[in-house]
Amino acid sequence: MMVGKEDVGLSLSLGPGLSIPPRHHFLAMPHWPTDLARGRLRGIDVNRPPPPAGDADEEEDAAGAASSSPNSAASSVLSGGAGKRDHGASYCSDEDGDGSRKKLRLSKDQSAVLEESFKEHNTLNPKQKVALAKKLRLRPRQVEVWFQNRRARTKLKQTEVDCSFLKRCCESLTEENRRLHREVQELRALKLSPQMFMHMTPPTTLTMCPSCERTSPSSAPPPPHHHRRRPIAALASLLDAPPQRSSSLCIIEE
DNA sequence: CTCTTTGATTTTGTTACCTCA
DNA sequence: TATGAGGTAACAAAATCAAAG
Repeated sequence: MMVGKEDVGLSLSLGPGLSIPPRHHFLAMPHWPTDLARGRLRGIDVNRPPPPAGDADEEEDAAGAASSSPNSAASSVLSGGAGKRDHGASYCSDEDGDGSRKKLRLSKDQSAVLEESFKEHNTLNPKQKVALAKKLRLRPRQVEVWFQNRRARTKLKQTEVDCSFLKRCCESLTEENRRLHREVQELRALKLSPQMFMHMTPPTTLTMCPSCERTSPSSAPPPPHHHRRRPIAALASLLDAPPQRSSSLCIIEE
């Protein structure tokens, strides 16, 4: 997945349709089709495979008929094609009874459908889950797991992006800080040097900047926008939060 | 053989609903 | 009847495992 600059806000937005709601969103989310979830799904093993395509009409039931080989129904479906090693949903349950956990590999088509669906909504209600599972001929549980993993990995990726962004910000602020320190030292040196005063024209009046409340000589009239927003303010705006006055460096241009 | 990707499992926390004293 | 406690189920996040490429 590509994560562009515009994706970088701390809002964990991954672009159109890919924003991650904050945790409280999930927590606050009603477990909705309550009747469905509680009533009908209660006690149902969602890991059971969907019923054979024929009578697969109902159910959210996620469940359908049982089978020792949960994935068997899907083996021919959406198999994006043949080719090597069952590149379409290669189901592997341990029907061999060897106890080894073999792993399903979703076909390209299945992945694409799941991705599309994830873009629309990164969580599924039970009905959507079952519908999607039926469409892909997977078990609802598999769809659920796919979404869980997708959410987790999307979040991880976004966290990495946020991290590197903040790191860059930190570096740039450090550099700015160094520069300002140098500037201060230069100004102090200038102030101590007697020649400076000889060439200095005393300010007749002082004007106060309304935003930072610093004074400056009116003899050196500031341009209309004499305040530059320094990185902190820029960072704050990027992070979509108003900068604190105290942290917004307001520098009078020379 | 190592590394990455990714499907699956386990653990933990939260919420809603139900039952019962 | 109202209420609080305890039990249960569903769901999601986080951590982890492990197969496959």
